[in-house]
Amino acid sequence: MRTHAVVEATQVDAASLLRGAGLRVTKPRTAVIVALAATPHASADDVFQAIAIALPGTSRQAVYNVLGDLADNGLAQRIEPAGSPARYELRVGDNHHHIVCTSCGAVADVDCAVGHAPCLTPHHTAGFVIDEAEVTYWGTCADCQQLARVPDSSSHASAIQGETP
Amino acid sequence: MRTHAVVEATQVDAASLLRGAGLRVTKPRTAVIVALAATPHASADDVFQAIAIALPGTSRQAVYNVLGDLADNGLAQRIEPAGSPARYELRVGDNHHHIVCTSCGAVADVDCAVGHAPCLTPHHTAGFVIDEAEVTYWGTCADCQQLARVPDSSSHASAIQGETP
DNA sequence: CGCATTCTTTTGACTGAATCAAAAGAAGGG
DNA sequence: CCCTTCTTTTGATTCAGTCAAAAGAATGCG
Repeated sequence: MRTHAVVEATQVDAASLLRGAGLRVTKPRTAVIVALAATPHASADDVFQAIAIALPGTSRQAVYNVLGDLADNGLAQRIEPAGSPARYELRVGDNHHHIVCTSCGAVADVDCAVGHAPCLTPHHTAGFVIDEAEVTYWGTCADCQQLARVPDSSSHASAIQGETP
Repeated sequence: MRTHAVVEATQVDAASLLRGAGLRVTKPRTAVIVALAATPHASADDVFQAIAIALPGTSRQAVYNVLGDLADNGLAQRIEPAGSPARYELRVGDNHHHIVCTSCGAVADVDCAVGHAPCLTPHHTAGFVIDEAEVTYWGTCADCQQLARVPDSSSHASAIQGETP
């Protein structure tokens, strides 16, 4: 579903992304970035699985470290939908939100429909100073709608990336 | 900050709330409802602590069971801000959202500023059917703003309920 | 190019939050 | 008042993630 070229390009700029953030370029970091580019909204475990192929022997802890470093340095964004382990994506710095499937947990991006929308600036804030508004939509993904219509088609695994248009 | 009468009243309707939902009226359930009425946005552990006083000997598991039952039957709402254990509130059925303090984790309610706002209906939904939009605001609560100005005032414990106006 | 310093990774123990399951105990209908 | 069914207790177990020490790599510098 994704051209070969895109994946290779990602491989190349992993290094410059890391250098740009003042982080050392290491194999686990490069591999994590490549994995996230190929599979947006992957969990730490998804990344670990993906990397086990490209870079066998990488520890689970390294994956947690790398994902944490990427998030801390603005190279990745962490999202934590209720009931799901944390997920990560390289798309950062733009104002976008997420739809989560309540039945399989699949996540897709949604561009903010109305920019800096009025409803995202609440009226009385109980004394809080607001930094950002996070919107999570809950619904049913295309695959699960399908399954609901035609029950009993068996399990429906890795629904993590498919949803991204 | 809350009148005695309110707490007693809550005690009374715990039973009818439960019966209305077809649930048996038990001491742990009543106690959990009373605790949630007194402390909105409490975590399971907060509730457990609170109940340890009113109803010693109640198990932690019972608290999880009750909170789960309340949520499943629409008597309570579960919210799960990133980085925090699940929190529960009795305020259900209205369209309101939450502000979470990024430094102490305090949670406060926010009424949806624009009702069923336009920005809560995204344009292209990647094939999802949307059920609901959940908005979480992130910011700094009044207490933590204070602490930031006057550093070194020591720790700042139970900030769970204080924020509710 | 090679070395020293500093940052990363590995390994393995450990925590917090929550769930599962079996047995004992209480609520409510008759 | 008893019986059935639902709840609670107890204790083990899982999942996701963190902590810490020791071993190993990446960069800067000579």
